[in-house]
Amino acid sequence: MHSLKEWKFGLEKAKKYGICGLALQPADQDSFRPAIKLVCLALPDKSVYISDGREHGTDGAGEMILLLAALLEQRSIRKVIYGARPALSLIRDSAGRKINACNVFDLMLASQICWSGYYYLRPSGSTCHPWRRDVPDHSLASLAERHLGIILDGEGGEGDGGGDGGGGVDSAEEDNAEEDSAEEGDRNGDGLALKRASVLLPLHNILAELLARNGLEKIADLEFQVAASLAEMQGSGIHLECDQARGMVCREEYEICNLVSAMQEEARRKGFVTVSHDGKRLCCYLNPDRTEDVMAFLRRRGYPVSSTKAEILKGLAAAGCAFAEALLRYRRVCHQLTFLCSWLEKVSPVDGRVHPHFFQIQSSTGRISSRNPNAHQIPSTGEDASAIRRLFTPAEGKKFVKADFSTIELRIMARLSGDRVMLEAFKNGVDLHRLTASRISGVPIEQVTQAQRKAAKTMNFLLIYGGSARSLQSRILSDYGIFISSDEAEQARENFLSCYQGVREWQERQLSEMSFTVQHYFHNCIQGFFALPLTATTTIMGRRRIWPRFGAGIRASKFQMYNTPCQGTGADLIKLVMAEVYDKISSQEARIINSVHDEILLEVPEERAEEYAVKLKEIMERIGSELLHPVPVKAEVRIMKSLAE
DNA sequence: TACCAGCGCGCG
DNA sequence: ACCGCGCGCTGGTA
Repeated sequence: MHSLKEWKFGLEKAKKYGICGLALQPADQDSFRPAIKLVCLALPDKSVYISDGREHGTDGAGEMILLLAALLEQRSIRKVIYGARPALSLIRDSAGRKINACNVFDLMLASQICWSGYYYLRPSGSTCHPWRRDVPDHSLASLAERHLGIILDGEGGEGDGGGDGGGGVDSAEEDNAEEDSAEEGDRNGDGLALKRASVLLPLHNILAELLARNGLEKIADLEFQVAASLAEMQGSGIHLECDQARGMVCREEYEICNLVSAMQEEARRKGFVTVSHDGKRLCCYLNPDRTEDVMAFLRRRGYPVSSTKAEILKGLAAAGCAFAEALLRYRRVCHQLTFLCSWLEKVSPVDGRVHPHFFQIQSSTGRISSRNPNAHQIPSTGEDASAIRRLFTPAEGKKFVKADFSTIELRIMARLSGDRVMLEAFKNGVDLHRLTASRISGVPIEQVTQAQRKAAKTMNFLLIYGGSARSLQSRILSDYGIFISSDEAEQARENFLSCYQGVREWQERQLSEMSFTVQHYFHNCIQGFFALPLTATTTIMGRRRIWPRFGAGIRASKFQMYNTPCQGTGADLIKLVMAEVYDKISSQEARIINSVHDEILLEVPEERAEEYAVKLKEIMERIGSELLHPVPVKAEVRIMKSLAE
């Protein structure tokens, strides 16, 4: 353990070198106030300074925190961290102010970027699916072992609390999960912390080189910046009207009971009995959650169904089947109930808000994902969606500012393919759904009906996924209840592609990319740097998704080749916006609350909502139009009193 | 008991 | 032969 004075000396050296490794260990979570138990500073001369994060200087409280905050904000020193997001949250919470971190290099993110989309196939016992997918592990222990040949934890010490501790649960993205272990002997804990800190800089050299060789530096810099806004989102949380939510839960439980007994009563009346697959166990109730039961009952009623999807049940309900209707209602209400419960049980006792976890590059395309609860699936299109959205409200004296990109994936497609028709349309501000409808049906653009526009919208999105005529048909049926014949669907698809020739050609190019390989660099401690030929896709910003090749097999599907650049560029864009928003408009009072792929939600002081709304819109349209130039990008922004507005 | 696959559903 | 994600339920298996 070093004194504050020695630590300051370490900082001086960091300034001289222009780089340092930084590792934090939080104190027990029990205390309401955040605290840093241990802080390690690693330098290129292999020295490591280790100190207590709660260290106070002679002149007052929390001097160590002030030093850390200043270090993060010092542009001339690169901070190498494993897991920047939890570190940033910790320092921000401890310091009680926004941190404008810069020149941070996150080893975890760097590693994920280099391996994005990659997986191994491992044989599994089952005959049905003989291969299991394994994604590479990005824990610090794995990185150290893979690139340096150093075993960080594992056997080392005497058997403590077993596998639960330091070794096992090093799941890369779980906040601080790995830190909770080394409590026991301070001696032991310090030793591990020291070891972890000492691998940071050697790993940095390798991963920085790997990023450079693969042309991923731009993406990496973006991701490093985004970490701060993700920390903010997670720290801010979302406010939920708990009392009202609980009221809804009660009403829904009651309704579910009624629905279930009604369905079971009907099944009983019709003499339905559940039989287990071996024909032995009998049950007198129909379990509506059991696909097998439902299917058997519907078949007995004379409906030869192949599945119990909502799409099919809707058809039956329309034909007068009360059971199908009840089941549909049951499923919707159940879903809402579990949704509400999952949010209610995660209300934080500290601030009464829900803090969903966000995962920065969990998705192989580069999109953010969310869990516990999933902040990306707050109902929006369903019938009772607004009843639920009303429960999400800003804090006292605040307002929501919500902005989303309009038809962003189509604009990205226009930019990627350079399709002349699409480019012209967007430049002239033409509604592309209308245009598609007019081109397909042959009517002038101003005579397109609302129904035609809707169908065209479905078609446009389907195009992004490379969908077939069959999928177009079922999508239009399930979205709008409109039935079109397969001939009509095929015709529409053909018209569509001949209308946007550039897109067709782009898709053909993407298809040929599948068999064309690029050299992608890897690194391990045995072979050093080495390249392998792989199929890959690239976004406009240069984000790369790679597919492994086993023998001559090409694992990517053509749909993935079409979709990944679109979705990935969308991810690039929203991340650029998040970084800019964090930089330019967020503060302790105005915070990013949520981000759903093409949408940003802020919670801001009521009296300044208008001003923030203008700023947010400006940022989104400016950054979007820059990235997709010459395609202009539009954003729609609104100020809301709840998510239902 | 824990994990895993399949289904069905929500979001984009 | 439709992209990407997470979640709850069911039922089979190590």
